Amino acid sequence: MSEGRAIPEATVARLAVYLRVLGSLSDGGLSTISSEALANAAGVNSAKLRKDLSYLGSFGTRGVGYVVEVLRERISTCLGVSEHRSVVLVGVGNLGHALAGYGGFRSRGFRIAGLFDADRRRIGEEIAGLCVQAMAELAEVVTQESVSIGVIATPAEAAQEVCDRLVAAGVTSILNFAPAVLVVPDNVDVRKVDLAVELQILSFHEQRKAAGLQVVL
Amino acid sequence: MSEGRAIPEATVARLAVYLRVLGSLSDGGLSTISSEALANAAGVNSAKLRKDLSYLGSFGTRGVGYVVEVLRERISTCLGVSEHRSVVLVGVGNLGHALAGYGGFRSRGFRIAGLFDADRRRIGEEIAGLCVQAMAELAEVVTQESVSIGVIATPAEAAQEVCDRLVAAGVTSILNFAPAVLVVPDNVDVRKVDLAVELQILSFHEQRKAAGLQVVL
DNA sequence: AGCCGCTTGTGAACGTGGGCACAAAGTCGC
DNA sequence: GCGACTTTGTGCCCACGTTCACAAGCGGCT
Repeated sequence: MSEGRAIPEATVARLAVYLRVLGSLSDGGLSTISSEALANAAGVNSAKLRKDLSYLGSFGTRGVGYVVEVLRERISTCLGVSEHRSVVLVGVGNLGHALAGYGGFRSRGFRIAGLFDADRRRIGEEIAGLCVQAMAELAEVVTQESVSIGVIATPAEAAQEVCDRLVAAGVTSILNFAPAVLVVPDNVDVRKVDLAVELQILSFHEQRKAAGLQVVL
Repeated sequence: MSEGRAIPEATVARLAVYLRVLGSLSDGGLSTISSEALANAAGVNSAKLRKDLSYLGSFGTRGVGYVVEVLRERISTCLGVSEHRSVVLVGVGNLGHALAGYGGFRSRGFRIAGLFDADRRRIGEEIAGLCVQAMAELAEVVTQESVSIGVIATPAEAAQEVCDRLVAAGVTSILNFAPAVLVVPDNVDVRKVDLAVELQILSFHEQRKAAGLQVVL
């Protein structure tokens, strides 16, 4: 399978994980790694890992493994984070604050190009070296800094409106932390992270475990 | 399909979303809803929604739809959040702070039973009405308050150790925000949320969109 | 009471993703 | 230079999840 092949969504998510794991490994000075070793470190099956990598072309060496640096570069390029990508963050409440200060974005290929909030009292506040700006400035920043990704960390009520403004400004990918369903044009991608949903899924499994025990007792 | 049937993971995730949507709808005074309407509000296909609900039994009325209150109760029970479930949160840094203050947990069926941090300087700090406690107290709180879910919001380096302590204390489900792969016994469930991975997935799609345009130009 | 229209519940087809197992291909030692 | 060993790349199969399409069932209207 060569470059042009469609890459499954599930594979993309794992590629990002491999990249992260490779980051810690290459700090350890390891120059080459086998699919087995990397798969263990990433918590997946080694066959799955090889199949995932095969979507990027075949550049491993049989009998040896993959050259860590080559692998990192290949995955970075594929994910489009070989150079820093700019994002804007809207909503600097509780969660937005934390996201703005999260070092992992920078180290994993992203640069926060602007912070925005609808609350006038928050404008001008400095967080992690950036000033919170008014929503009116959004479009300009997006254009100027060629931002393609927007992060929404507002309350649910505001999410759709913020989303519309991001899209209007030219953003084509959105990461939504607000517990709301967003409606967007076809060419815009949305990923949602709902913290309570994650907990509820765990809660479901707890429920099942408990039910299983009932039978035993 | 009656109660006892195994429910697919994907369905569970959506049930949580349906529950959230129903929350806003029932505030609107609507007493009954069709699969079509709910599916639209939740952003899914109506056939999928009906199949999802069918795992919980069949309690819709043909020609009418589902009674909102019955639906909410059914889903709540299935997810194990019909009464509040206790969680502990470890790591009150940037992100942990935000999580501790997030109102969505309480309103969606969870109660934070304790905040913990390894940093001695943080102990005693009050966040959202709770005092940050030392890790030494973890086991006692987990037992006393019958906590089954632990949330890890520590740096990656500390995650595995914290995880081990949670498991040792009796926690059987873990929500991990640290960018690290956790190793746990078989009976423990782990869900991970990696913010940078989410962005990288979006970045990948941006990359593809850009590549597509190249061809056109 | 009977018919009509609406909505549920589900069987069956389809597509995607995961896992196994093995052939191909390379390295290392002698 | 050759053989044994290691590891990749992938064809095949299976299971899971999604979608379609429709029969069955219920309420309301006449």
